[in-house]
Amino acid sequence: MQGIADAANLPKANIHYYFKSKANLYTTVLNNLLELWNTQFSLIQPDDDPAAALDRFIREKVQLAYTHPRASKLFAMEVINGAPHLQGYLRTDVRAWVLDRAKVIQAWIDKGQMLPTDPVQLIFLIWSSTQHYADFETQVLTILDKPAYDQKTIDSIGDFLSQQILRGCGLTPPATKP
Amino acid sequence: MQGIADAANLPKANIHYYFKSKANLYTTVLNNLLELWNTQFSLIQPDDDPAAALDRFIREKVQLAYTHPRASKLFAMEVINGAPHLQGYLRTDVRAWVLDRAKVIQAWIDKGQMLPTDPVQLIFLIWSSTQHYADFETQVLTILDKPAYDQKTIDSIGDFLSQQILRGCGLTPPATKP
DNA sequence: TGAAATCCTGTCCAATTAGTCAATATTTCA
DNA sequence: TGAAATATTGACTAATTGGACAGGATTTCA
Repeated sequence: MQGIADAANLPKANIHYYFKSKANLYTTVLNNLLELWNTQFSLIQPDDDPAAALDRFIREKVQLAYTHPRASKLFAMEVINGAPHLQGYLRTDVRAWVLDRAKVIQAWIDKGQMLPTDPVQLIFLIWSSTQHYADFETQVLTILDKPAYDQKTIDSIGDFLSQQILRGCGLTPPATKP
Repeated sequence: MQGIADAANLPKANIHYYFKSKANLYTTVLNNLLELWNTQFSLIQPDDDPAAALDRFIREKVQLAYTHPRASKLFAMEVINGAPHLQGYLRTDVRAWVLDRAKVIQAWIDKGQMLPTDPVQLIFLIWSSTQHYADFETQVLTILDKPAYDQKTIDSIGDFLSQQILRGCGLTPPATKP
């Protein structure tokens, strides 16, 4: 709390005045993060073109890992520790979101627009592979021997993941701009 | 420390006798974990069949996520927090390991055995997608509405990831046993 | 066997830390 | 304007926690 107060250039007692407890401050931050999460997900509709929709989704998530690495890391820490503050959110909101998107993907499969595969697992694959670049930033940068991400690197990560995952679904990535 | 002592059914002072400090205990656990990590990776050789080798690698990692979820989570926490105790390990051992495997994959590509793709990113993809099932266990189980993983689920995750990733590399997964 | 080395543990301690509170300052609005 | 409501903060407190240490138990080995 003292550290947070210092970073905010406020006396510690002031932080306690606005956020009753440390736990309360934590859950407030967590909820702000979920709001960001929810508003950033673009919609995936049954009549979208699968390749374009998945490509967009993947690139959005990679971009989010680039612009909000700390939000991603905080979320990861919470889930790794058993998501004690997110039980309800996961069981209701997230679950509904996933099952809903899964239905859309299943519809694409049924229409023969992509190869049959487990839609829920596909969402997990997109989540994991994109968030990895935020959460394991340190490891990735160390192995790539770079001091930090830049937009060019992020774009090429988007290219890679989109190509790899779409191809895995039997789709051809939309033409990339030169 | 008291909690650890209780869990070990030992007086706290005894823990301090063997591990000078909490930090020392932590790094000891971390090193044990790295040893496990290092011995579990099976080799990938240039004259292996790419499909078989990648399939084996993916399934090994998924199995490891199943058998050692806490090790995976601890490692994840450490990296998310900037890997303060693993700087050297990442910069030397892990980096060398990755660049070495990447060379093997590149050799496969050069021989036309798989589609051209960034080998380092491919390793990241395999790491992230497999570890996800350990680190984000809570989220995955909640969404799948399961109380815990079982070997059948793990096998089908292996099937999914292997199929998806190999197809993404232009490879056909080895025949699965019925 | 006996003494040196190693191991074990109850008790205490200093530092850290979340949280309280009373006194003071500032804002609101009838 | 003035008093009620709200905001600010320095000083204090209780609890937790990593760690020190002395004295005793056990093992080792010449």
